[in-house]
Amino acid sequence: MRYGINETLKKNQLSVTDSRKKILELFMRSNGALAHADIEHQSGTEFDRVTIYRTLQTFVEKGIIHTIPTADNSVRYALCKDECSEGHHHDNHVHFMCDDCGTTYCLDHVIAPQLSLPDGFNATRTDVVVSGKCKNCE
Amino acid sequence: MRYGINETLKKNQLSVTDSRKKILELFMRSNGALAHADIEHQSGTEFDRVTIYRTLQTFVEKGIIHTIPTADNSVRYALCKDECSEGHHHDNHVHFMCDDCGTTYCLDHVIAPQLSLPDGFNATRTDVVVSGKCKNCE
DNA sequence: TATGCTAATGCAACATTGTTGCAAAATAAT
DNA sequence: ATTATTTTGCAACAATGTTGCATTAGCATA
Repeated sequence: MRYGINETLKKNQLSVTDSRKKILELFMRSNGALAHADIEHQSGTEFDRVTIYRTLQTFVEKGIIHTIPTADNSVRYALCKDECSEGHHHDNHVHFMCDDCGTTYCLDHVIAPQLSLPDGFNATRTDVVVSGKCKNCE
Repeated sequence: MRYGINETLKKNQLSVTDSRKKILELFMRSNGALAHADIEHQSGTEFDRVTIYRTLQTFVEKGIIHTIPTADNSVRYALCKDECSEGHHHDNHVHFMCDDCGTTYCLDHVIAPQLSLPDGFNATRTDVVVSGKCKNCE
C-alpha cells in the first residue's frame, strides 16, 4: 500500500511545506530515479537550490528516498519502498542504469545473491549496479 | 605478470612524461583505489590539477585504470588487471568500500553471480559495491 | 483564530570539483 | 639537431555542493 504525500511527511515527523510536497510528488510521479538537476529543472525557479539539497538530505535521513551508486558516479535518488521508512537497511539493492537514455530503475524483484567475502571483511550493504540498454532503448 | 611503469605507458602508445610516471607509480604502490584528491595530495604541488584530471581520463580510456562506483558517489580509480588493457569489459567487478577508513578494495577473486533481469533489459556491465568494515577496521 | 515557539526557507558567500581554449614546454620522430 | 606532435600549465569558467544567518512559514497552544 502506498501513502499519500501529506501522510508520508507527517508519518516522518516533517512539517508539510511547499517544497517538500512538490519534490515528493516528483518522485512519486517518476518511474525512475532523479538527480538533483532533474528536480531543479522540473520545479522551475520555485525553490532555492539550497532548499532542494536540504530537502533531499532530509528525505534520505528519514528513509523516504535513497541514493543510488551509478557507474558514472552521478548522484541519483529514488523512492524507498515502505519497508525503508521502518528502519530496514538497503541490503542487496539492485539498480539498472540505461547507457542510452540515462534512466535509472530500481529492480525491486531482482534479488542480489549473497557473496562470500574474504576473511576480515564484513558487509553492511551491497549495491548492485547494472548498466546496459533498458526496455525503451532496445 | 606485471609490467613496469615505462613499459605500461609505451604499450599503450602514451608519451612517457613525469606526471604519467608519477601517477601510475602511485597506483602501483597503493593497495586500494585512489580518488582524484588522493593523487593531488600525494603528488604535492608537482602537477597542475588539470593535468591530473587529463591523465586519469587518458588512463581510463586506455584501460590502465577503471572507475569504481561507490555508495557515496565519490569518484575513485583503481588499476586494471592485465586483461583490461587487452580490451576486456569489466563485467562483474566486485569492490569493497570501508565505511570507517574509506579504503576501497578490488576483490578480484570474489565472483559476482549472473542476475536474471526483467524482459527488455540487457546488461553490458555489472558493478557490485559492498560497504562495511574492512580487515583493518574490525 | 490569534499568539508564540520551532522549524524551514532564501540569500549571500564560499569551497570543491570538473571542463575548455590556448600558448609554452616537453617528448618523439626524422 | 631539427621539426612535428603531444602534453602541460595557466586562466577562466561552469557545475555542484556547503554554511551562516536573517526572514518566513508551519505548528501547537491557548
